[in-house]
Amino acid sequence: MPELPDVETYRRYVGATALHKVIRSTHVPGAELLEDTSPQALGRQLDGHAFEQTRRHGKYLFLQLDDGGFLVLHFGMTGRLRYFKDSPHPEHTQLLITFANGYRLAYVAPRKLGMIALTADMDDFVKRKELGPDALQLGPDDFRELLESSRGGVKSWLMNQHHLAGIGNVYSDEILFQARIHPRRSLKSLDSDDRQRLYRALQDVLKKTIDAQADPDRVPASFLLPHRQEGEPCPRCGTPVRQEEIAGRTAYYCPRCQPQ
DNA sequence: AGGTATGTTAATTG
DNA sequence: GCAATTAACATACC
Repeated sequence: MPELPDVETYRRYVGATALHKVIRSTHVPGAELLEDTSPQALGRQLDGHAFEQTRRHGKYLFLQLDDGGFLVLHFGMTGRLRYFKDSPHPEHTQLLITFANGYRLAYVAPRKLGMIALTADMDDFVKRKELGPDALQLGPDDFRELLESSRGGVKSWLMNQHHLAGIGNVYSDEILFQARIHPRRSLKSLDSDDRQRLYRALQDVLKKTIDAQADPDRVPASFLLPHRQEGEPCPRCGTPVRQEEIAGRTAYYCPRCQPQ
């Protein structure tokens, strides 16, 4: 479920496994996912080098090489990473990096909705993609300013990567649940109390789901995440959870805790 | 068999 | 220009 907490979990995973190891070879079965690059260019940029640092902006992961350039990964809806040795590489591997120590890092994406790119400059990449500020880096004043500069529905605003980067369908539901705001509410209907709760919930949900390694089974018991199913009892009040299409996506919310 | 899925983007309409 | 809606992308799963 690659939204910000998932990608942050991948970032930490790479940090704990694949840094400072010389890359022996690069194999690209999923060349369709390459953006403005080629398997040859990827090999030239990676082979013989090592990843030295990991960074993230919204749902994008940046692996910085020892010459300063970045491998950029986006995970679409089903992308993930796996660091392993020996066993055959996972099905649907789109990029396979083999290190000199014999381990491999696979970027796996069953539905090829992700993206693989190279960039010399992370800030420049973020600007080109017109991404808003990373949701976790956002201070309360910036948040208020951002909110005031747009209109429309609160859920689609949260999911719009141009406003703030990192939140998708699942976590927008969780944030709205924790803030006790109905997902159909408009931005302009939010009073200052609502906005403050929204900001707090945003920070709180992201931090806690990162702590849980984005695993629904490890998230606090008060979270909606493991109960995203029509009719499941709300973890706060027991009212059956409602499922509706909102902003083009399947939304889940508690009609009692999140009054319209 | 058909509907659904965590994301992004382009096209269209208001 | 902004916001909302829809389709498209490619594939697995129920």
